Amino acid sequence: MTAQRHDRDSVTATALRLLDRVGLPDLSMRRLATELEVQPSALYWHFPSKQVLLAAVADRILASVPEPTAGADLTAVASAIRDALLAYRDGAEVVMSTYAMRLGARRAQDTLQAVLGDADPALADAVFEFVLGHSTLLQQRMHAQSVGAVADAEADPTADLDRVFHAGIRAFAAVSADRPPA
Amino acid sequence: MTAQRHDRDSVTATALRLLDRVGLPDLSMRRLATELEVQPSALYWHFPSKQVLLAAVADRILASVPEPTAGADLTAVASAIRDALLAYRDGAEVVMSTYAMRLGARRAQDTLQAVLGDADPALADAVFEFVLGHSTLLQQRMHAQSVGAVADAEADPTADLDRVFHAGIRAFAAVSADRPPA
DNA sequence: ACCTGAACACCGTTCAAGT
DNA sequence: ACCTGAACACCGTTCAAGT
Repeated sequence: MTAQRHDRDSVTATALRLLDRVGLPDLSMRRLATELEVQPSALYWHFPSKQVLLAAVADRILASVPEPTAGADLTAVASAIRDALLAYRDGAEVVMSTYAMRLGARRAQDTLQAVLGDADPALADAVFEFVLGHSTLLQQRMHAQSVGAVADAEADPTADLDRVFHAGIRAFAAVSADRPPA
Repeated sequence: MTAQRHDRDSVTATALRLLDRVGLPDLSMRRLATELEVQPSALYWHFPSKQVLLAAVADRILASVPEPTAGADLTAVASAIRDALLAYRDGAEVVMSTYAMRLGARRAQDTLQAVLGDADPALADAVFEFVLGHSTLLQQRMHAQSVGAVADAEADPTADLDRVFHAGIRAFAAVSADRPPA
């Protein structure tokens, strides 16, 4: 009768679903607790703080990024990372805010490193930072637009944003291609 | 006797100083009000919401970015933007969070556009997104490190981060250089 | 092992009313 | 024009205690 018990994984999964439904500003410990039919304090048995909980959520968001393999190309990997970030509402911001204690982010960066071969390791980090910045900004704009608080009234900014993404990736791809042949 | 009156500009200036002192998580309307020796509700005469106040702060942060001029080079402009973002604690995150209703960000992007000449306009946006993402991540890590919650214990990550920044800028510079000659 | 109950020290925002 | 006072509906986190 007294609502089922939870563990780290189930709490994280529920948090991710709630994030996608209500967005990061409304993802509070109290609301998550309500969702789990539990008192807010119960969450602190599973996680020491909200920030650590969010880090676990960030890991899940990046879980769909493929393992490091030498076969793929930069555009594919960068797109996979972007898709993972955009798959959940405010996903990029969550990953960004917990990036310092990166767990899942490490894997994404390793995959980028692998695809860049023997290019400067700093380049893989730069690509990741670009994708993360781009995705965060994109979701920021999506949210502002839904609230109706945008300065310029572009009809469909999505197409432009896709061009920006590919312009960035093309730049990184071009530089990385310089090395192997040389 | 009853503490001097304020206007939009003085409130914004105080908010920026407070941001630099205590960081974004502790920059509350109530704390800012205390700083101004005023009731919290007084702030809402000057700004309709905290978000709009932060947008004004973001504008100030980017104010030091030079006006669009054809003479400069990409590295200089990108560095100026990064320096502006890093000049105040959590500056990059503030700019990022109010980017959707960009006012100050527009100028920074125009300056990038100018320096990139006739290159694809999407490239200027890509550079801006890279610099913003990079700077946010850098400040994030600085904060996490000061709290002592970092996964890896690098001695001095600053040098590495500078290499990442320049690796990114080099990629964009290389691609932009392709166009004019062709 | 996992949760409740109650408390502590906070938030952003609104609105009538004051000067 | 600019601010006070009081309220509303929230926050994250701690900690003793329960089962």
